[in-house]
Amino acid sequence: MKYLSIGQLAKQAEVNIDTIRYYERRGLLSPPRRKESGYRQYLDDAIVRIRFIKHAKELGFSLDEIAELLSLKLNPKTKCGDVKNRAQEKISEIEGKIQMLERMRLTLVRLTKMCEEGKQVSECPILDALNQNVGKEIEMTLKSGMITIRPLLERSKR
Amino acid sequence: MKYLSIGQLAKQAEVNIDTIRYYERRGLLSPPRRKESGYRQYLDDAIVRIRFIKHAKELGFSLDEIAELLSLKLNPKTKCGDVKNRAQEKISEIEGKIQMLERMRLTLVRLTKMCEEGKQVSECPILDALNQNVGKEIEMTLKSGMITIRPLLERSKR
DNA sequence: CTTGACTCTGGACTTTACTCCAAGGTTTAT
DNA sequence: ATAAACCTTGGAGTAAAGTCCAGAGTCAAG
Repeated sequence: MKYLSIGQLAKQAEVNIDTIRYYERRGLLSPPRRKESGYRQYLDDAIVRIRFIKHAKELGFSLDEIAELLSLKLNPKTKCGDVKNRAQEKISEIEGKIQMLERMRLTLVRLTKMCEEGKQVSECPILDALNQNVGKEIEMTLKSGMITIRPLLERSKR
Repeated sequence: MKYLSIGQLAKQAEVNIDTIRYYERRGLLSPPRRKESGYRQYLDDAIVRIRFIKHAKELGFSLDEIAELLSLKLNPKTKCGDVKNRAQEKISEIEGKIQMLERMRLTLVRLTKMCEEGKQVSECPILDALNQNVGKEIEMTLKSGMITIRPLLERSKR
């Protein structure tokens, strides 16, 4: 069977069926073709798209921001310079997030280290982690060799 | 002047004044001392704490998760092993987020490269960025050296 | 000592992102 | 061929995270 019903898509993408219709209304998913009966028929690239949305949300992007991300594609109709600028902006934003997460990670690693050494610290060390004024003038130079340790991603429950 | 009023704190931490009271109710900020009149008096470490909350939210953590992060501190009352385990969990979660962001970054960088080379691609390249199958139909759990494969639970529990 | 800015509380309202429901039509398995 | 399990729409309801408001008290400048 070539097409997915909305229920099958929901199951495969691990979202509620209503979420799919909601994303369609919000413009995050383009309206799929329909059978004569009105039933939606999806190609399986819709799975990829919905998963992308899910993950981007876990990374702190709003649905509007995700729509912007999804609109970043090159095609004969879009002007390249425009796309490039918007992509550049997103890249900076993402790099900012990576930096903050790296700081959090580092402080937590230090925390566990101190734990092992039997030290007792009464303040909360993670507090210093994110306390640079982001959105400031400092341009971030990322170090090469970023750490990729975990093969499995964790599902964060809400 | 040694203490900050709630208004001054709100200004310095760049949040709405009501947000501060809301965080206090939610337990993310401890109730500050008060003047005889009832006015809140903050020390300036509250600025740091509120900024941390703000940034953690931008990284996709819920207020409950942020409360957990803030509770990760060593002090004479907490058991070290417990703290360490919770910290380890958070570290994994953070590393997962970093990985996803790195993928997004990479695809966007590739996009701008293609742009520069004058190539035109009609699909949306960012879609592939986050499409590793995180816990699809089968979730693999590595537990104490043993690999367990079990089907995920049905979601439609109307 | 008055005036305007600030703060207090409790509760109501808003926004975002779903999630559920009703009432009906369609598909599919037995 | 009939029931179970789908799907349709529009609209209502929910949870999280604020944000606003009213009515009253407090503070600080002139």
